[in-house]
Amino acid sequence: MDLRHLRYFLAVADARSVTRAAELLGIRQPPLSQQIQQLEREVGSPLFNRLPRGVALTQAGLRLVQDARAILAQADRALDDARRAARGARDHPHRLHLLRGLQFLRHAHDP
Amino acid sequence: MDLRHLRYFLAVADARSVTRAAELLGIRQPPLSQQIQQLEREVGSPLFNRLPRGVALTQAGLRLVQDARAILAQADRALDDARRAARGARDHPHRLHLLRGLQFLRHAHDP
DNA sequence: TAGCTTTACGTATCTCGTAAGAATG
DNA sequence: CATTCTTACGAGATACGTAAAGCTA
Repeated sequence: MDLRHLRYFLAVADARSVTRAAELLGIRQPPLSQQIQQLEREVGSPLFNRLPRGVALTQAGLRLVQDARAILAQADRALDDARRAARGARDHPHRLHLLRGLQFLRHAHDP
Repeated sequence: MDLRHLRYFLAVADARSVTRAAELLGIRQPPLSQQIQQLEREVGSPLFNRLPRGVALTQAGLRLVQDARAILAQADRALDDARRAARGARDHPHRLHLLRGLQFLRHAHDP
């Protein structure tokens, strides 16, 4: 499982249709269907029930929707946090920013 | 960014060495180094400082370690939760298990 | 020089697109 | 028979392995 599986899964869950989700994602239905099947194999049971018109979440899928949203949100936040930490480290190396004019004390390995 | 990047990143962070991390992961150093560089490009700044003997986390890397562990743990938990939900749904469909003998009321699309 | 990491490039794996098949109302 | 999902298979993208180069004490 990787983040793409979760993104695709949420798209299908939101659209309640592999076809419409594929359009929104900018890919074709068959590859999307395959990715969903891969995820279902990894979970060990279906995430959707296939209906005559679209798909509907199973109990397992319903549960995964919650976690998938949290994971993707956390992944986005992680990147932001890392970027912020990098800016912070540049602006205030080793929290010595309180001692203006002493930046030459920075470790050589921590720019 | 996908989960593999985070797994590789944590391996390097724990080993404080691309070489040792690659051995533990069962891959070679160059591909691992490339994956780390990809992640650093996506973050927009280095996650490690390259030392004569191994690598050391930057502030950005230090921050990402925390989030990466949380994300991977949450991903594992998500799979377990989904599997548990599937078992629960099989054993107790639609929480009607309290009404023994009424399983024929199940929706046709939710086995 | 020794011990790392990085670059360059070929190979294998995986995702995606296209076309045809299957199922349901 | 129309709509949707699935299967089959070839093409393109991506990760990996090997070999050689760079870097720093």
